[in-house]
Amino acid sequence: MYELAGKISDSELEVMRVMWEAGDALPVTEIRRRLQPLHGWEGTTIKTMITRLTAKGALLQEKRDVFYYSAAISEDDYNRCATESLIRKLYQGSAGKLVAALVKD
Amino acid sequence: MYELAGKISDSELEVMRVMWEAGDALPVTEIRRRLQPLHGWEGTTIKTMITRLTAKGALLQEKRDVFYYSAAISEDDYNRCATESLIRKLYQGSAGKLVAALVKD
DNA sequence: AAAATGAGACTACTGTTGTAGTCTCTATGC
DNA sequence: GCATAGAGACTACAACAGTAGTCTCATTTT
Repeated sequence: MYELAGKISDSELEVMRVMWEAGDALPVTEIRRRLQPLHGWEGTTIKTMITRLTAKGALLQEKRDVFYYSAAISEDDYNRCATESLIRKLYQGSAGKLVAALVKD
Repeated sequence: MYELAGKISDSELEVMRVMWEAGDALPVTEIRRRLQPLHGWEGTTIKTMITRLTAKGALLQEKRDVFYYSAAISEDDYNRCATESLIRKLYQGSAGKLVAALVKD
């Protein structure tokens, strides 16, 4: 399991998505380059989210020539936790109920 | 489907839960009575959440002797939407992937 | 009728999220 | 060596969320 200081917000999740796809540590410049076409965010906005994610323990910062960042939690772990949290909140903790609700489509 | 102005927050959801359980219009007093043992919130806090939920269109206000409130959206609809939103965000919109992830437990 | 109680409207304040600007320092092109 | 650009830190600010207090009016109780 993972332990985060606070939740990952929707926009922050977009950053995580890039990191997970990369699978590897990236410098801010590279994160920007990958994220900007997708959302049109300013570089500083992206930097803010990186900083917040690092503070929350979702990204690891590593000093090389410049700072490199990498995901501190795996996509699967994150998805698992988020899904369990939804199941707890909406389906009384029963995955079966979730599936039953899905089937009713 | 339902159309809300903004999302229902976690605490607001607790109020909705009470409303769904009631299945019926309730006055603020009664909502308080049912909610306070569960969370220890002040009456004014609960009133604030009722006001916000009404503003968002999640509750309907109805003037009788005092105001009565009832859920404007059904629990099932809400759950469906929240679940779909999670599937979109985490599983590329594929319910199958969600189920696959659940099975891996 | 005066006092207390409860409903409802407003107001308040802190933290988080979304979004982005500025300042500073260092490396780099000429 | 000086100008410029990019990296990183710090700052900003509105909207929303979490939590709750005050003020006012009507009703109930004695």
